[in-house]
Amino acid sequence: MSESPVSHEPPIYRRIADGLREAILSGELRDGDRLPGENALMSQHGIARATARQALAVLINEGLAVPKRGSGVYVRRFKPIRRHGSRRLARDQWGQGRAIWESDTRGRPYTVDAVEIVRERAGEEVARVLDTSEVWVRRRRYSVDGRPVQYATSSFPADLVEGSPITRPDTGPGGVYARLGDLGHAPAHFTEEVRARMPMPEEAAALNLPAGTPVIIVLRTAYTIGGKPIELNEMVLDAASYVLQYDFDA
Amino acid sequence: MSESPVSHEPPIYRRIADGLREAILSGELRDGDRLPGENALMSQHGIARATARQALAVLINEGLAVPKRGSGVYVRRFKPIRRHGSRRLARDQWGQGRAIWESDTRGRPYTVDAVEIVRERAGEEVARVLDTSEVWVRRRRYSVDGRPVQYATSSFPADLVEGSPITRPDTGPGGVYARLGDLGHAPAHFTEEVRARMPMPEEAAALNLPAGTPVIIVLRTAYTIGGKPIELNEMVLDAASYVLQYDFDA
DNA sequence: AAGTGGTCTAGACCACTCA
DNA sequence: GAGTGGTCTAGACCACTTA
Repeated sequence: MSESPVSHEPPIYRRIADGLREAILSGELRDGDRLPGENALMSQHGIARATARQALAVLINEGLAVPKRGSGVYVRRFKPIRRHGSRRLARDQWGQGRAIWESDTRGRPYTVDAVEIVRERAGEEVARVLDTSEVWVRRRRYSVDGRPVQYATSSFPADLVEGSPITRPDTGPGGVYARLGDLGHAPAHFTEEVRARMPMPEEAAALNLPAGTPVIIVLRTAYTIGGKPIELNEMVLDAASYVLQYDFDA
Repeated sequence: MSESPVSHEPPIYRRIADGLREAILSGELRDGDRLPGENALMSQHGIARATARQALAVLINEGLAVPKRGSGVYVRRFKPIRRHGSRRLARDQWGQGRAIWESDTRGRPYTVDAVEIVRERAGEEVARVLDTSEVWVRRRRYSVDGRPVQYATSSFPADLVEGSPITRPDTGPGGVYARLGDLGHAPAHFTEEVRARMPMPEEAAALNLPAGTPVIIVLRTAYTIGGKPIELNEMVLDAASYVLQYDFDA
């Protein structure tokens, strides 16, 4: 008697992955707990090594689990930082609103890791948006508790900021936006474009991302009151470390 | 003579994946082009099947390639929809700003796929935010050109909207926000919380997502002028189909 | 030293696509 | 019908972690 071929049962590795995911989402396995390893899955289910690996790979690529060399596969945690886009609108008037996701980083400050400030030829997109061919570029990486969570690249029209503190590591009180103000080009308006995708290998390396972790790309453009774009800031965020918040009125 | 063991060369599958990625990013392989298949990689590099598969899996999990059963592995494309968070601030005064990412969906309208409107007990988070235990829930899925790109779940305090058109499929002109206004609870303020992660299997199925595609989760809360939360809308977006745009003033 | 995940080989059968 | 990707077995050696 052969099995009914009618209903397409999912493959073994899927069923195993589904079971483990269930255990994680139900809380039966909790943050940091160890999942059954390759050897355990092999003997429990009578499957080959590659099949057990495939099951674990599903959870790893979903970002639910993290493999640790020579040790095991563990349940991953989500404790995001809250990043406020347009904060001022929110706080005073709408302070009673309750956030959906807990955030973990109150008080714990950013550390700026690596700073590079150079004058460069603008890339194609940067040149188009800032309407210039030469830019000053400020690159830096941010960490929280020693773990890198974001890196950012700001570009400024070179002729506009030449000789100003913006071309030097220490920009003084108020940062680059205050200095742009000194130069008569105070930012008055911002737009942020947000997307998400899987990281390129260099991004994964720079942010120490395990598999199954997307990056959020935020492209922020600053405009003067006259509508002139004066800064383009590309931020690459570890998606597992961030919740972005935007507030606005109807 | 054994090889120098000093520098950790990346494994074979990584080197192959790196080569293919390079070809994709450089434009040598373009949108929709076919990548060398498993058999081609095996013979070209003298490797086993599993190793060739592993190389292709890297690109697939990075969202750069999509496998097609019985056909091949193809370069993937990125043609996002632009979703405006706080549009009104932007258009009139800052219309001259140029967007970074092209968007593809001008004019092509959303299709609403599946609609479900039910009264339910509120989940834990929803109950906390809306401060109620019973809610009316509106679920729907949006498609563009027949491809699903988003689904959304809106919750309203049940006692507040009971008997109104919000509990029925056709909400009339202006939609649910206009009806909330009729009820004396016009939304005056919004906050959106944005995060990204890999999809759960049901999400991947509902949005028809290939591997390597994150979802963007947008949690939008609407408040009355009095600061009372009156709607909680959870949107799940195909990250490969969207760019979110937010505008705000300094 | 024992156990873990990371890489790799050499096979096999299947369902699917495409000409 | 030939070729493709999807699943699976049964081995192997390695680097790494943990005790």
